[in-house]
Amino acid sequence: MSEKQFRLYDSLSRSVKPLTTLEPGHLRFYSCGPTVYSYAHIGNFRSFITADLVVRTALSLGWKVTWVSNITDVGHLTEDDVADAQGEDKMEKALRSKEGEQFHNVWELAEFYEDAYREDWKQLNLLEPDVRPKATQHVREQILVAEELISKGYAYETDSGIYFSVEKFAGYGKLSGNTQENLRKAVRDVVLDEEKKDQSDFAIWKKDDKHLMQWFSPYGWGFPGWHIECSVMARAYLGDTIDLHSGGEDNKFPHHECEIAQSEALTGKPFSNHWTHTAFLQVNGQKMAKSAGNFYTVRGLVADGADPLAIRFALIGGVYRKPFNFTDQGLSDAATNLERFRRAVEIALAASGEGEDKLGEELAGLFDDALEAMCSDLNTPVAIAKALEGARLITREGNLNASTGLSAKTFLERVELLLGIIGPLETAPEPVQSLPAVDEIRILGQIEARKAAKAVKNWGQADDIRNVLLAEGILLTDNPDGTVTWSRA
RNA sequence: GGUGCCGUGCCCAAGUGGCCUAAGGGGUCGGUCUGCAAAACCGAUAUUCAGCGGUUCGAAUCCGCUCGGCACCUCCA
Repeated sequence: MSEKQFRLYDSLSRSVKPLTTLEPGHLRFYSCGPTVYSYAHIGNFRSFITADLVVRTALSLGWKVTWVSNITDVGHLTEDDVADAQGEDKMEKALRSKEGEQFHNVWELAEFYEDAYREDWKQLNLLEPDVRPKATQHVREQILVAEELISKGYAYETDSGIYFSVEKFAGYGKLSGNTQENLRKAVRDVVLDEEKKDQSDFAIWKKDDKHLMQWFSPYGWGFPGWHIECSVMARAYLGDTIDLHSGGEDNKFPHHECEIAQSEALTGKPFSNHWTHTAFLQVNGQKMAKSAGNFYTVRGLVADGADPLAIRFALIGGVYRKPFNFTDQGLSDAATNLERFRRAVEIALAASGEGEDKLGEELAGLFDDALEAMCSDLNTPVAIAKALEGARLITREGNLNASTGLSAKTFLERVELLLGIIGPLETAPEPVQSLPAVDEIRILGQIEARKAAKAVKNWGQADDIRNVLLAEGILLTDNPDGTVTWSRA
């Protein structure tokens, strides 16, 4: 089973190819994280979950993984921009928003949204990266790289900053498919900078002594350019050449294109051997945007009663490489399926008694199919289908003996490691939510009253009791063995 | 204007040359169980893959055109 090949689409070669590692069995992986100027939305999380699924698949194959996922806590913002009501700067908007009023400065704002991001990350059951570096912790290295790129002739200084000279790097455009010629022809209102040798050149360092976040460099006060942080942090933790780099499709150009240029110009070695990009998410058939009122965040959906795991489940209902439509219907479909896994977990944990293992072989086969699907360019829908088939086998069997139960538990644990849609097995049956307290004594009393009514075949009264409790959110269930249990509806 | 992606049943969504007389989920309909429900389980639900041409012994899968949707095209992830 460990002989499987992990095939993954590579944006650079534009083909599905085996994910290879420089060191056998050890994946060194860098995934682009968010800029913490606001709450990450579920579209952001779709690409983070792709990274998480790559790691889960690798771990399921028995690989060792070193996963680095950055947090960008440097924004492009100047005091002038803040004062300008027409400004487009995201940090500025965040500071001026209702939520932004609580912050004294951008540092606090960045810290706040970083915490929120980590919480959402946990809620959606993503694994923890081995390292979560922050851009502001690596400014010194970024300055050193800028100096080295200048000395190697790839970068030059102007009055406004340090720029990377695109024409010096022959491979510029190999990821995005943009030729330098096309980039120049692009009919777009670009801010013209007469000092740049070529309008396609991009900033490594910006000189700005008014910036809300600034550092001192050989070029005076300023802040690092947009792309340099990832090049620097990937190299710091993973070496000159990494196995895989991922991000959202919007990262492909210019961000990743520029990373490649900087890193490869610096080291003379390939930056990443494999690139993967997650397609955009739509919400209820529309582009997600704050102006459209469909800007979904994890915490927003949870506040509306969504189960975080159901959000995750819904987000991986389509393959990562195709645009995906997140719908309210899809979310409730996912919640329904989630319940099926939770029932299977309850059954597996309740197993006891003598007997032969009835399901072990079949479940092992299904898990193998699910892993195979994930190894085929992260085919989550097929993997989920196989996992659901296994859950059905378990629930169909009903009462499991101890050895069958062990097989069931093993299956569910492996599915959880691979897909993360079940949650920790011990706590899975009870979704964590703050619900109003209930008067359990009263409910038990009503159950007894209904039992008495049923005993004299007063079905009307029995149904009334059940309906009244249901209206309060309490669901009564008549079990096959005659007992009655209640749960949250 | 350039570059790339997509269009599969009522809804979501796999499959990308023959095992497709198209997975899986939701929904709907029928059944088992139940006093009736709920849950679970069983069964049914696309001769067809946006449209039109073409290539091929064979196409949802390749090519062309048309229609529709999406993303990126610079210093703002």
